[in-house]
Amino acid sequence: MADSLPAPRKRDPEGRRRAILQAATEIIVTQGTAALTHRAVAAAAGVALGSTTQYFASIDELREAALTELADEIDQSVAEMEATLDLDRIPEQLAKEVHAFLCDPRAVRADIALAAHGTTEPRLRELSLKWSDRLIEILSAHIGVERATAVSIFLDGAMIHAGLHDTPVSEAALRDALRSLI
Amino acid sequence: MADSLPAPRKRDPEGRRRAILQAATEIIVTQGTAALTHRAVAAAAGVALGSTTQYFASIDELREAALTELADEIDQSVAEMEATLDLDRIPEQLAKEVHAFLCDPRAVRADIALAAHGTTEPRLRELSLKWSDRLIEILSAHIGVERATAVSIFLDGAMIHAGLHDTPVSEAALRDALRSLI
DNA sequence: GTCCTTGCTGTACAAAAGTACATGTACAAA
DNA sequence: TTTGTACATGTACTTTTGTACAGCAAGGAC
Repeated sequence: MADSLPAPRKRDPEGRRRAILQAATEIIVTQGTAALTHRAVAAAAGVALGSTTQYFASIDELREAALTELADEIDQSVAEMEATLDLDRIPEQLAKEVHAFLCDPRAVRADIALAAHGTTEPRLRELSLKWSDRLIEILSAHIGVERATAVSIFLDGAMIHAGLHDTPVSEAALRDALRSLI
Repeated sequence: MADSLPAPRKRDPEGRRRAILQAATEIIVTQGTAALTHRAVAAAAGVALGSTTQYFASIDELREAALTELADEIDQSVAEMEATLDLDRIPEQLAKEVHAFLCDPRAVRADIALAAHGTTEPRLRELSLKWSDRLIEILSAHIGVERATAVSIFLDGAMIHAGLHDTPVSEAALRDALRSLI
């Protein structure tokens, strides 16, 4: 009768909050937003049910926070790509970076989930547009805004394609298409 | 005390089934699948709650039927496009047809909803791929499978773009991009 | 050590949604 | 007209989910 209640783990508010957020993103990405429930998140994060409501007032808030997190992840990938972008070989470099991105199911599914929510919930549109707007901004200085937009659209399509196929488009095909568009 | 129960309307099983299905597609397209409940469908279709369960054994079955319906609608648009396709002016014609398609929010949102479900539920992938596979099949006879695939990917991207912006890409931009890719 | 604040837990209650079903009605066949 | 079947309706029950909350534990202040 030592433990009437299971011993709570170490205190770590920030880490716990992130664990919950991380679990929520994982559920959204693997099972879709419909499966995002407090209980599912708690189980995935390995925390008590109450903890999920403690850090996020409502399920909508949690969902939005998770989508924001996913958008930030993608945006950061694009930002890192910007740093290493060789302006003399944009199509080749872009093809390489994007292909690597497409091979990451989490990233691809996150992007599609964001698009789906952006269409039905206008308030979340900015999240979905974050990385593509950034990409267009980066590229338009070098290839003009029209071509940059075309590239961005093509890459969005490549996301969809990757999400619906077992293997994404090849890097070579990506390169050819980007060369054509630029 | 004539009507202990409100008079049921005329009998019309097929029409009623279609009304329910139509209401379900409308909800999916405008509010997302999360909002698809028996009660919401019944209200939108103007039928009693019980009717929704009578024609579709479970909510999952209804959801799947609605997604299938949406996929068929899109696929039919592509099929019609095929009939009027002028092989000498593929980019121009395609740009025109696609632009018209992109101006239809229902179609665009349906496509995105299908993609979202296709990524998380493998069983529904074929629905999402229906129209793009058909398009690739049509085009590859004339421009080769690689370019046809590139075009299909670009158009998928144009869907996402349209879903996240108030106005889709211009027909001119569409035409330029398609000319480049073909 | 004692206290005390904050974090963490499980449980309990309320709301929402899925589903079953008894009842009543229209339509057609007899 | 009568009657039987298939259809339509609303209600009731069950399950799932959201949310509130009372109590316990941990780690620092003193």
